[in-house]
Order: sequence, then C-alpha cells, then structure tokens
Amino acid sequence: MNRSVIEKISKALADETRLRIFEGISASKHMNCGEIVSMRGVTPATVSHHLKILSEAGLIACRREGQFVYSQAVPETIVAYARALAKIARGKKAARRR
Amino acid sequence: MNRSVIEKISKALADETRLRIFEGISASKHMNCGEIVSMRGVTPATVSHHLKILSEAGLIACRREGQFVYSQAVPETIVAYARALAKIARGKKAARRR
DNA sequence: CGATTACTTCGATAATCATCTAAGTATCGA
DNA sequence: TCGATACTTAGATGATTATCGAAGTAATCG
Repeated sequence: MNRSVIEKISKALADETRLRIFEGISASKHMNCGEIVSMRGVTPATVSHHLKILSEAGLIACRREGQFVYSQAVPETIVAYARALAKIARGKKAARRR
Repeated sequence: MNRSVIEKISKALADETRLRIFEGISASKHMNCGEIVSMRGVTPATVSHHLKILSEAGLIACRREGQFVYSQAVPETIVAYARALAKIARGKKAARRR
C-alpha cells in the first residue's frame, strides 16, 4: 500500500461524522442512506458526500437495490491500512522483529 | 481508544507532508527540525507546525537537546490506533472471531 | 554581552473541505 | 404515466488548515 492510498484512507477517517458513519456501517450488515441520515443529524446530501469519500477510500462498498443504496464495510481495507502503518512505525532502524 | 483520539490520529496522518515527515522520523532513530527541513522542501515554520500536530496525536515525541529538538516515533500509538480500527472494522455483526 | 544557530509563534493568505439548499436522476407503485 | 421515495449532483458558504515570512525565544560560543 503506497503513501497516497494511506493518505486517502487517513483523510476518510479524519472527520467525526465520517468516522461515526463508518462505525455504524461496520456495526451493521449494511445500511442505506436514510438509515444513516436518521442515525446522524445531517442531510442526505451530506451523507451522500461522505459515503462517496469512504467508498473512494475503499472502506465501504455501495450497491443499489431498487430505490435503496446499501453500504457495507470492507474490513480488508482497514486491515491492509493497519498493516501498512505498522510497517512504517516499525521503521528500518534495525530490522527489529525480536 | 475513543473516537476523538482516533480522529486526531487520522487527521495527523491525513496530509502528505506530515506522512512523509512521520515516515522519515520512523525510519531513523531520531531527527531534528533542520534534517526534516532539508528532507522535505518546506520551511522550518511549517515543519514545526507539523511536528506539533504529530506530537499532539502521540505519534512522535520531541525532546530538546541543547540547540536541537529531536523527534522520535512512538510506535505504540500506531499499534493502538491500528487495533482500535480493526475492532471497528470487525464490527458487532456476530461477535465473529472464528 | 553580542552574534549565530535552531527552532517556535504570530499573522496573513490561499486552498481544502463539511455542510446546506435546490435541482436533478433513478426506481417503484398506482 | 404520474407521484412519491431515495438518493446524487451542483453551487454557495463558512470553517479549517497548510504554508509562508517575519518576529520572538532558547542555547551556544567567542
């Protein structure tokens, strides 16, 4: 995972509303826009905006089903992100892995 | 780790310059401001600003030594952050842990 | 003490971004 | 096909923030 992807995911997680939305989606199997709107005190337009950012970061996937658009978490992305950060934090100081 | 801490760390990682600085610091044992300035094409004022944000997020620690201020990574923070995110991503869908 | 080096803080500026309203598109049911 | 529901997109606005130059503080050295 390269720096620009890490940056994009970090940005996606760097807003309270978006974090809450991501938590909500992760905690349920899937959620539609309306459910998110009522979960958080924010308009559909804003939710849509945030879903796009989360989606472009690969943190969630959205699919239309009739009138509804369901979003669900993509846990692999967070896992890969966590690993990439751990690798950076580990550094190259001494190839230390005990 | 609560949401506001996660948000703060995410924000700290959500900027290319800051990410590069953090990578640089992590890859070496420690670095002073001047070294970071020459590593990245940016003024001391800007570096100082970024170091403050990284520091307040707990990602680095800074200590003065004579004229110099050395920054070093705090890998525990990234590890805790990664764990907190993994927990969110895992969700509460079915208490699944295999 | 005065000069130099190494940062930090201040104030300004330009860019990014979260949010909203309003208007647009998609799907469905009557 | 009309109306309603569920989003999405566009445009505007206010807030946050990345960056800089300039001025301030800290430590060292002659």
